[in-house]
Amino acid sequence: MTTQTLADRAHAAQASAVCHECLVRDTSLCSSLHDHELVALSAIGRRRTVPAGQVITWAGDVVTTFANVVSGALKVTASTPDGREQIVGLLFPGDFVGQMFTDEASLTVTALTETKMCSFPRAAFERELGSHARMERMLLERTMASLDEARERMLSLGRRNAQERVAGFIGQLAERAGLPRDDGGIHVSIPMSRGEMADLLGLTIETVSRQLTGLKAAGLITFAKGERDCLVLDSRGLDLVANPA
Amino acid sequence: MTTQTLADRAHAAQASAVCHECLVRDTSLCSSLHDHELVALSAIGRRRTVPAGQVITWAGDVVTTFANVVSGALKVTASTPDGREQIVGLLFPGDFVGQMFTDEASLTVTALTETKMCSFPRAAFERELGSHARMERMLLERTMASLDEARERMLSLGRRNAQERVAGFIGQLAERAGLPRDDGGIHVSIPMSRGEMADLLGLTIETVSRQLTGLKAAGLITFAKGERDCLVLDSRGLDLVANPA
DNA sequence: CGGAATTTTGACGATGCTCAACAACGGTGG
DNA sequence: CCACCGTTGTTGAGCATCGTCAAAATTCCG
Repeated sequence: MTTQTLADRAHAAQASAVCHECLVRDTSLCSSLHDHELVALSAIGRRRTVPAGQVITWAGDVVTTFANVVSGALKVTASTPDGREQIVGLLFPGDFVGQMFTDEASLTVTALTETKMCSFPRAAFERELGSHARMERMLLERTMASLDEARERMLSLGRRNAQERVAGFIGQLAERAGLPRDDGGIHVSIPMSRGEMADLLGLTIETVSRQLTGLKAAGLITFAKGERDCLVLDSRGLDLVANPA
Repeated sequence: MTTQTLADRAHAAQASAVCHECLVRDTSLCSSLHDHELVALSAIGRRRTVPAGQVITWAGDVVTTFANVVSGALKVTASTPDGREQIVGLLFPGDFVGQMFTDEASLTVTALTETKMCSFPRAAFERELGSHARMERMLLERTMASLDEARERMLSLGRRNAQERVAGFIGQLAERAGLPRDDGGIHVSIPMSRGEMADLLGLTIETVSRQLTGLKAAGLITFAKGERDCLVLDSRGLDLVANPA
């Protein structure tokens, strides 16, 4: 044991106070730890706020940190040598950020909206993970969930047409958004541009736009004008478009 | 400790003997265990041989077992409600089979070739995993590798054309196959039908066939006639087709 | 209000899918 | 050993979907 300076103690106390009121205390990897275990982890974690559009990690960078998303949303993108881009994952509050067993990142991570995250130096995090089996188990669980999600998306990219992809995407956002409003509509906030939707769905901006107006013409959705958000009028109908029997 | 019957002891001895000469003793999850730790795992594992084409697990089944691939190859497929199919993963010797934190499987696993595997009852395997941190760490590593692989494939499905997908696939197989032969060609065995290649690449049988004959016409590959295998003549050129600058 | 950025809409064309015929292969049985 | 037949793979013609290019419309933001 090394001696702990007053500054260290103060830092730890402050950090664990931050953790205690953290928005993702019960959903991130941290939820696998008891309050008293959290002290060590919080001592190595540092809160960061990143503005929309900013890159967190570039493909090709040496992996030096991992993180948990606290609020906001990130995109994970892969690209071809000649610059075509595909979004291969979205990260929301509670999700883990980083390629753990890779020295050089193969993916780029970018903030879609302003995002708060809790980031950890690589070596220190790996040490903590090694000494908290429940946390490691939870990371395994989350990684397998990401894998299932990636596979579901591979099915869409390989076998669904533009209409099904767009309808399915809006439908997923609607599920995440929760319960219907008074008038039966579900208000869905779309945390990305048309270009990013296109990169996610493996389409072009124009095709996404056309499909959205198609869904609107079919009476399944509308747009709160002047905003990026949309209102799902008929979520059952939307699901039928996304998943034809 | 419960008393161990003679039969139990005999089984364990036999099983660990099987493990000792196992083809994937040094590449599967088992490689994280010392010989003496392997006894408990081998006691719950059972060798199975599955003929080509046979389904291991159906989507919708309750998950009751996991497994390691010992030899052969498996495909993992997802499908739409109306029956379109996409291969979302391939499993080779040493790979782990199963959706660990899911009660009901969302994916179907099928043998591409005759396949030997070592399968474990769910509960028993989870118990063993929990008591061997190195094995759990290794499973995490493999799962993250699968995730990276899935993401690479999402890039192809979303953003690469038919020619690039087929050339890339043959190129990958060639890498896996190893070093060039005397005449400079690399003999590549393709462990699947055209239909399965199509399901993997998100194309149709006809498009795959056309692209292959295109690569042959370009002098990049040839076919040992009467066989499914192919000979890569110009792996550099193949890579150039798959990854245009 | 004005200019840049984003989104929508339109016209056109290319890529890859559908449908169909044909060829090659493999196993079976005479 | 070869004829037969089912399966798998190849090739061709036509077409639908989605991408490309271009312009108009809308939104954003100073």
